Amino acid sequence: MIDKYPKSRSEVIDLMRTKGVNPTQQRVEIAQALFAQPQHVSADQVLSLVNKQRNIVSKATVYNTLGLFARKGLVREVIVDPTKVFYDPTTSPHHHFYNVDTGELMDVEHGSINLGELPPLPEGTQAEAIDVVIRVRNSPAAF
Amino acid sequence: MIDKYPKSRSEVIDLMRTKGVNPTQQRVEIAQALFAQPQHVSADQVLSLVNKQRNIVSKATVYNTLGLFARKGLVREVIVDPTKVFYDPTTSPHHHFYNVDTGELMDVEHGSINLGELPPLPEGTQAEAIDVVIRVRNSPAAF
DNA sequence: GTCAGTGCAAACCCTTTGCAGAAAG
DNA sequence: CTTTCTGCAAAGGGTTTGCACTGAC
Repeated sequence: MIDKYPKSRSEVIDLMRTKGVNPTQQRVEIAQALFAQPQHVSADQVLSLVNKQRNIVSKATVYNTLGLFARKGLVREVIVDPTKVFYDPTTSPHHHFYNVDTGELMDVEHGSINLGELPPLPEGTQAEAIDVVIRVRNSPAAF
Repeated sequence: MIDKYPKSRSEVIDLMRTKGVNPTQQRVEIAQALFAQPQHVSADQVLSLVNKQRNIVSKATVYNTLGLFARKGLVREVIVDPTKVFYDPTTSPHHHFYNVDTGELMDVEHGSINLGELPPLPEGTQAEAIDVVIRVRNSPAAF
């Protein structure tokens, strides 16, 4: 585990600057919510998190900002459920368990899956990311 | 490559029976379109494929049928793009390239990725599937 | 006659967009 | 001032649903 959680306000702002994201007030609020702990949250959850106390950020801004963060590499988009996108503040290489019964998403340490070397990529392309998702479901209750 | 393409009408019907899917007229049409070749098609593409000549199946039936096929293990759902689900007639273990520029999805032979042993699953769960997606993008034109 | 399957249209829900107003420097 | 960012509401687009009709046995 390389990344530290939670990150202080100034650490979040530093990180944003590093990634070339202008740290406006709303963006910092959203980033702080994301980097409060390792987690996997949907845009809607981010919206509630940020506006828990009082309305600080609008829905449009949350969506726009999360898209921006993802493009800039500040967070990772995890696509495992066709109905919504998860955002993952941990950007170091790792994989995921996805519980199809509960909708829960969990980290898998990078080292615990051995991916050997990649197969030859299609002509004229370069690898951008490798997503490994282990779909699990709750075992029937034992007895 | 274990699976054979294309599959004849009777092969498709046999396959459906094997998987416990009642082979009605519309379902057979949809299955034949899917099993015509190894491919990755969205629900909307299936709709056009099936109704190419004349309207045979409604949109609702296509969606319902693809969902049924996926639940019964006749096809595999591939979730790589938050805006749509791809359906893959090849159910033997294999992985995917996803070209984020073109939206193109390609098979990767199972053997060309070495997945070693799985990490310990979360308590009370069992593995259902492992999805490996290699996201690629077009290389900048060389010169 | 019964029950599964189908079709149509409307409803849904997450996400994106257009545009006017606000904020930053 | 000029540029960037934000908020609101409406639009968008893939998918699901409700319900009446059809068809197979």
